[in-house]
Amino acid sequence: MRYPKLFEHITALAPLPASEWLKAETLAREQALDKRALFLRPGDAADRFGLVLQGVFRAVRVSARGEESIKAFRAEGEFIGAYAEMLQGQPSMTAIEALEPGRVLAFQANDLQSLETGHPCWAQLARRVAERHYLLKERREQEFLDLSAEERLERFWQEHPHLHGRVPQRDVAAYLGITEVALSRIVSRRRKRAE
Amino acid sequence: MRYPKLFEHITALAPLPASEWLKAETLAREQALDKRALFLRPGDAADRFGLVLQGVFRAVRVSARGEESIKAFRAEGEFIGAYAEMLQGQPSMTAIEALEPGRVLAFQANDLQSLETGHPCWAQLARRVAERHYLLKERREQEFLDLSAEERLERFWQEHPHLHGRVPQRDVAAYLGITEVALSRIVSRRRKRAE
DNA sequence: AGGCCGCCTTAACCTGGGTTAAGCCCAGGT
DNA sequence: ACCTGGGCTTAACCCAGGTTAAGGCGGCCT
Repeated sequence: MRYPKLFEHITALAPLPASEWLKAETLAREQALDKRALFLRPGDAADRFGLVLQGVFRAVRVSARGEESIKAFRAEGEFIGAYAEMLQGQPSMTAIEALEPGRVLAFQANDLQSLETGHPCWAQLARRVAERHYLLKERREQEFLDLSAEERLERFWQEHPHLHGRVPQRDVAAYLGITEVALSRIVSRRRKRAE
Repeated sequence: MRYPKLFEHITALAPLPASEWLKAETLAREQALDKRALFLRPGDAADRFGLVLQGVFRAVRVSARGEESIKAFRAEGEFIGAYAEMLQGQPSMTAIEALEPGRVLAFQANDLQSLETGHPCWAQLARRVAERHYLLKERREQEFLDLSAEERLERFWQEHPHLHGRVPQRDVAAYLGITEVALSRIVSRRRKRAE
């Protein structure tokens, strides 16, 4: 087994025989990415995804008017890919970009088809992955409905302490749905209040 | 088969043998709800869900400070239930309320366990349901990130034309994440511009 | 009919975040 | 050591939306 740590991450989601994981490893390909390099670019077919071995990535949606907003940050052990577009068989409208030099274990979505027909554990995993993605988005929805930008910021750091120092402030702003100017204001407001 | 129309709705999500659907029907119980009646109330165990036969429902989250925000509207053929809490085995933090007199086909989540072990189509359906819920929330996230309240309103009516005249304006506001006062302003602004 | 209630509107005022633009700080490159 | 550029901060001004409060308009009940 070449990636025991990832195997642990995965089995925490759904039980998976080691033998099946070994099969998956043979389908995967390790990929190194420089800082700022794109794992996926908008327009690409959304037929591949990766598991982060090393580094932090951001999923960016570039809107029609050219503004970018950030859908998620992903670090070690997490999935990267244009999940929504993959489910719908559409080309990616999302860029996945490395914020630091990183390494990814990359899969071709089609290759997993064969695993899935071979053993039911993969369907189970796919379900868990969908459910987990849902829960994350649900939480985010609630934050937008009930919280101010300042409260969202506070909660962001509570929930993503491991990102501290690894993501630029402007990206945090784009994740919260505000501008970097507004975020800077909020931060200095909090600094003053803390004295 | 007592509910052929629901069967169609469901098979559009994932193929399902009619024989399996018949088994499910025996587990279900029809329930009538008056206007304003709650299918689920906060604090209830989130172990039941329903399929809407008739009526429009709203899923309401009541925050700690007593403000209510609306997570979704659900009409004929759609699922109602505290899906997130069910996945996590938590009590419901959501109320599901009838906006009109309605009828629901209600299931006990545990009862489906037996169906699931009997035929793989149910696991497949569960996966599709999770994926669909995810896609809905993803779309909503994007709207909060990229659109103004006015644009969100416009898109709301594009995507939910069947709700026209069936949901009070204050609830639309709570769905969009603004107050009813702000929504009223937006509507009258648009009215003026349209002349 | 009269009165009440639920829902929507309007207005006045306040605040948080957007926009634009200038400046600062620091790391990297030459 | 100097420049450069990227990322952050600050300030001034504007506008969307929140808050509070006062009606308005049906529909429904007795």
